[in-house]
Amino acid sequence: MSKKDQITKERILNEAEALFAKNGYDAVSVREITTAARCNLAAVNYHFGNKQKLYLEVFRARWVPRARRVQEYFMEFLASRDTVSASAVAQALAEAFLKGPLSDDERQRQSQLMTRELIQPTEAFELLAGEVLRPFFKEMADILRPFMPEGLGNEGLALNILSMFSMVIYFNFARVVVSRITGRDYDAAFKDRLIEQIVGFSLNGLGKGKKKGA
Amino acid sequence: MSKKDQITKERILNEAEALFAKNGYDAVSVREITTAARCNLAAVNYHFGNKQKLYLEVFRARWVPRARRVQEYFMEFLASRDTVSASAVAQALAEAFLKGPLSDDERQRQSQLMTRELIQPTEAFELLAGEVLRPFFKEMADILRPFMPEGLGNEGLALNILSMFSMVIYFNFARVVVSRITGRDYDAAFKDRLIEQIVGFSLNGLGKGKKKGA
DNA sequence: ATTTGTATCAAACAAACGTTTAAATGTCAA
DNA sequence: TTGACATTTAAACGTTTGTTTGATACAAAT
Repeated sequence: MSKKDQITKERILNEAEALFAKNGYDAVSVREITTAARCNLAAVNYHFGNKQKLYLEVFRARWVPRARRVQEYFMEFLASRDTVSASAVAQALAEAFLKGPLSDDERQRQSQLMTRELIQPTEAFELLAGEVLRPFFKEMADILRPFMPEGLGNEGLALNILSMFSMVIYFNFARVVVSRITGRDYDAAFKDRLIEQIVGFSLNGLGKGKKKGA
Repeated sequence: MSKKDQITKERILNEAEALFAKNGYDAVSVREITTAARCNLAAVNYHFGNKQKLYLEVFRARWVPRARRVQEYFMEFLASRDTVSASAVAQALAEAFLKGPLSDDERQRQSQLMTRELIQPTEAFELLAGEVLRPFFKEMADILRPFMPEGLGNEGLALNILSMFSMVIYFNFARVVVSRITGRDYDAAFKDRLIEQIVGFSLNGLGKGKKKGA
């Protein structure tokens, strides 16, 4: 395995990720990927075994590490605050997912790849759920727990997190609709507006103002 | 065009809808559809022209009418209430989309087909947006407007509706994750719990308690 | 009974698909 | 420079794809 190999392998991974995100697994041909990556058709099978394994490797080598970066950004954003609150958690979540460490293209690809797996889970979903989703939800639950009303069980907490999550995901993958309905371009200013919306909408939804606990 | 024809045509539409929803456009072959519909391979091209036009016809003849039924259910649910409020609107929305007039299979197919178009809009999206999304959003905006704070512009109102919409959509198409995170089966009791969650989460998010208007 | 138009059918089409092969080229240590 | 291994290449493999064809079956009307 020389340097040249890694370069080709990485080019394939990059182009495959972009194409799978944009068009979905079945709409993308191996020829399309290798042409975009400027390498021979057989390279996919040589480096990854077959198309399915390449798809899985896109998640292992690209999607999961990026999701980890978002999660780290979320944690650091929270840590940078002097006091943690339910509102700060919502703010951190929205900032991490709508702005955060990823470029705009990366964010869009990330959302598209995940949403495709949510609609129609494949082998990659197990990876996605085990390595990212479950740990992140556990982390969020641990952080939010002290700020929730005493009567709220684990299920209620989980549903609150899912509610916030739904907005964050939706505003990312349904950009076309969001832009169309609001009549605004999906630019930096609009993203700030969306973050404001998510935080504001989540704030009271999370039970703030009703909370009986500390 | 005889009766037998319509029956075959409808069988194709039914099977095509189920398969497109479950596996996506590119993962479904014409042979798969015609086999499931127990008719000849050439039937698709005879009745619909080609595969793409069949896909579009699924939206025209199946998806849009069902969406209209959901919308009607939403309106009737609201009308049955003696007093309309922001909370009643959230309740009606959640009821219409999570229970409502559709069977569970229909609801799942509806969500999957729409979400696929949200990720990756095709020709069908224009139909979906023009015939259903836009009118429904306008209707919701008109109903909700009086209950919103005076300072809230049209954009803020649109974002509030989108926020509610995101939960309703997400809880429908990401059933696998929702079930996995909460550890509950997606049965009738759980749907009631989800409706409760959406209504509760939306309630204050909509500005109730903060509203300055009537 | 014959005509007319519609619907179904088996068969075939070229094109594109994922994957495999074996030869050619490149890389680097001995 | 030689040898061993890693990578790239063009070509071909057998399937499957969407679509078309022309013959056949069926229905209702003349």
